[in-house]
Amino acid sequence: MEQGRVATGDRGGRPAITSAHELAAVAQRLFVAHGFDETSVEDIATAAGISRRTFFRYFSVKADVCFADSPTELVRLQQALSAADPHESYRLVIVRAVVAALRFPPGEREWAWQRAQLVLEVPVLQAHATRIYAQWRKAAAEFARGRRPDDDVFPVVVGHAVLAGTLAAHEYWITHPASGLDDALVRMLDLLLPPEPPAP
Amino acid sequence: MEQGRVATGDRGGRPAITSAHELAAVAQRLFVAHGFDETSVEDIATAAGISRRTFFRYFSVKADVCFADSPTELVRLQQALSAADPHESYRLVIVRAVVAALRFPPGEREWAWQRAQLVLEVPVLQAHATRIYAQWRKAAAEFARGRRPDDDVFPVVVGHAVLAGTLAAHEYWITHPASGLDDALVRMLDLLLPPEPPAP
DNA sequence: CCATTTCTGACACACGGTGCCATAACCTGA
DNA sequence: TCAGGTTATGGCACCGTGTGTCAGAAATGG
Repeated sequence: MEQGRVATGDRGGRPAITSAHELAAVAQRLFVAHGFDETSVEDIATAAGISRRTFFRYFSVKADVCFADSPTELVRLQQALSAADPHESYRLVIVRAVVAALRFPPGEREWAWQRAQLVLEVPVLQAHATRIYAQWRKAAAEFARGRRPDDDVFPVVVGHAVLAGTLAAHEYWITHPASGLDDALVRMLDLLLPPEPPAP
Repeated sequence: MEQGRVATGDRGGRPAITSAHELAAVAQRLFVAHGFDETSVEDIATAAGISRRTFFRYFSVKADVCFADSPTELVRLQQALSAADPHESYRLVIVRAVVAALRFPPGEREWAWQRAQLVLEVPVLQAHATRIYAQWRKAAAEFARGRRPDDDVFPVVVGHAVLAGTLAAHEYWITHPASGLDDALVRMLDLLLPPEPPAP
């Protein structure tokens, strides 16, 4: 894993020649134009003006370049879940948290849609996304456990329901580009989240 | 993908020196003993008395060796779904189909449990499983589309609900080995499958 | 015995990913 | 201006996965 930390501390030392965000942009353009599998890391590195070895210091796995924003989204989800009013319906809290976590600036809509299409349709990316999915499931499951500490089924189900709803919404969004991701998230989660279990 | 067809037709030609089932058994033993990543294809091939190249004629990807039974399970799911009474509750049909698809002989319980643990806990296998998951989602979605042809949300949701329920059940089974997979499947699917939508 | 069919193993190769090390580029203090 | 510390970079060697190719082994039927 190694994962050299590039551009983390900005005191002293040689300045980074590029950035993770820049690399992600270059790579996504190449993926959309020529396909993920047809684009080698060497191609990305060359297009970005760096070496193959350096690419792996920014992203330890080729597919990671498509998930540059995922850590931020996860943090937003976790914060929205833990900051929620404990007396509010758990379903409402989750829906709001997911929508907030996945919100993006209006100008990045096309960009986000392209990325979603890549992740949902390229097998390698679909596979790699399981890492992120596991984190989302865990976050949702921990929130659910906090609501019903004595129920060992509830957290598992909520974790999978959140993931299923999020994926279903993206899938709908990809096939209905004119619709809004937010609306799809609300609809799908409403259908998939189980009803609030009886109070403990 | 290539995927040379070994042991498909048994008339004429040199007989296969081993079988996919045999290879799967050898590989799973090695994976459980030493770990998936720590076991190279060379190791499996040597243990099975074949060459590395020949291994990839039985399984085009190393991880595939853990999903040798998946095609059979998928067929059982599809058959159970398409053979169902059109007037019966869609939820009941799905629950019965999933349980029937994943049923295994009593003697293979330990074997199946080990395999489930590998698939759920080894990142590479978890990632590779998305291929199988996509097939299950598709099968469930097509069934749902047959029930409500004018609803373009229902199939997506049902596909993801079936997958989420199946995964949640396996996750519960892994953490509660004494329980039965069938019971977990019934519980999880019951919580995750959305209610039957109004008749068209 | 020959032709056909199918499986097998050996070789070469591309690509992803990693460890190692020398070096470039910045900053600070003398 | 120079020395020393810090961080990013690039080149190299290396391993494992996966694939194309091809010669040859082992069965069948005529």
